[in-house]
Amino acid sequence: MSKGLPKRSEDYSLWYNELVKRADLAENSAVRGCMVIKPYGFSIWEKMQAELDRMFKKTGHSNAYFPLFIPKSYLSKEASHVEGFAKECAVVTHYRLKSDPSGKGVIVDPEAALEEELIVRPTSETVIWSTYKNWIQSYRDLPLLINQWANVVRWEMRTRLFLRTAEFLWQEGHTAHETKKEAEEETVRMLNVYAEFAENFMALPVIKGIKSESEKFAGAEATYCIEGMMQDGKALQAGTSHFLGQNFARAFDVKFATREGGLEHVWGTSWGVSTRLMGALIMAHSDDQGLVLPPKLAPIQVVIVPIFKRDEELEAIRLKAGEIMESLEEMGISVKFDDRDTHKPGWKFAEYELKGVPLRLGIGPRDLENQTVEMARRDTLTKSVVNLEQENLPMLINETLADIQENIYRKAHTFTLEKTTKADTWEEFIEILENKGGFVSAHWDGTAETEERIKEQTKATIRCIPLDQIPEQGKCIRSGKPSKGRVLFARAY
RNA sequence: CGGGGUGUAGCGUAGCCCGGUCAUCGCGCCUCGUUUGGGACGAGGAGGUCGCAGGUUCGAAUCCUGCCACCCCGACCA
Repeated sequence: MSKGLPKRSEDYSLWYNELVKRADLAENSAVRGCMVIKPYGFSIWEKMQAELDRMFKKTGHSNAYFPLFIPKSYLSKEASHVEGFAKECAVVTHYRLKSDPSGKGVIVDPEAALEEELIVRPTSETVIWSTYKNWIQSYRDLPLLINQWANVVRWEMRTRLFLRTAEFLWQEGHTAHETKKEAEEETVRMLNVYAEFAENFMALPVIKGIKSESEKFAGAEATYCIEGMMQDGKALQAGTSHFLGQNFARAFDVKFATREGGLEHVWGTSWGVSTRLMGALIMAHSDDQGLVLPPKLAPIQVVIVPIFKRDEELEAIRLKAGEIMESLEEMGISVKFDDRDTHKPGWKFAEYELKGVPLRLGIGPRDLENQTVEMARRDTLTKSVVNLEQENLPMLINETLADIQENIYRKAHTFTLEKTTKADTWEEFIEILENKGGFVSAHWDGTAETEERIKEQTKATIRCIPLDQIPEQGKCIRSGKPSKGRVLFARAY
């Protein structure tokens, strides 16, 4: 195995794949299109889950769990929903195997065909709404605010670690409301939760916006999204929040008795983020040395590497490290002391850089003598010597972690701004996509035909109509027809 | 699902055209010694159904057929 990672600038895909594997995050499994998330990668996902879950609870949501299997008939109840998902569903047709009569192995027992096939959920709207029918009778049962952490399966043709796997982990919120206004507010509220999580925890600046008709969720009236910019100039949809109108309520006959004594369909929303966020996290910040994790999501925030020759030296360092660890843990900072004698310090330095540990402390005999530690930052790859008599180390570390969090956000933010370009002519538009990449802010006539044509010719799609779009008279980049504001185009994952 | 490519030890690979001491090399792993403030060095060693299943042949990693998996490019998508 070669020591260094492939260069990010040379082959972005190769760099990404190698980084994911070498940083111990995940690997391809033997099962088609599925991945194995390794303990270190999963611990990052768990931190994300914990923060998101806290935010969901704070906004009044409760967790529940619905079945993995969806009877085929459920899926066909909402017309545009079926159409959107039918092409990528795994289907359970039998319930039994038997030994192959011709020799070794097993075969599917042809006599065990299911009367009604079961779909492995690609998303849970249909099972959930068929359940909501029983849960909702009156306005007193509303709003119903439920979230589920689950796995879903979408039989993708082409897969990519974290970004597009046949099975992925996610969270899906499904809410029901009395009024259209309430449901719309919920949709925007959860979009804001996602944006806040992306920016404050993942240090990923995102653009909030609305999807065009052709990009919106199958079965939704409107799809809101957050879009992030990756370091190769491609956009990544990091989360979506859908206003479902009364579509699913109608399809599953979910009605409630109103305050006025009438009977009406409820208004719905659904929203989700997935393990794709891991991909976003990796691609947004990492460099040629490996992963760069925002301190708020790093499973190990500080690692202490002892530098020693003899056992007595290690013992002396262990005492000093113990003091430091204790004071850091009191502040809620997670620390690892790597006292393995099976690897040399230089090896460990490289290893923790690869894994994105935000701060590294080096302690050796020289430090014990001078009352110092060496502190190295992952984001800037800079080292400094801290004098323990002059500085309050735990405070300094706390501040530095906060500074790293801020710094990588700022870096990503500056990058996103640099990668956002206005285009006013078709030539300009193409030139930007070809040479610079990133978001292209341009006028669009609002039609699906033009959108499709642009996609065919440039591979760029409308990422979103930004929520903070400035009204501006202009001409569509492609058709020349009038437009009232710019939308964001990009090539995307 | 279409086009292209790959599959040889834990990882990365040579060999395949032209069948016969070809199972190569590097990293990793194990042992011993010297080392340890940025991925150490030397010596020795272990490890392989050559993706799977058939076929051709005296003989197959090598040729043929089928299957499977992975990668890249499309179409699809969070």
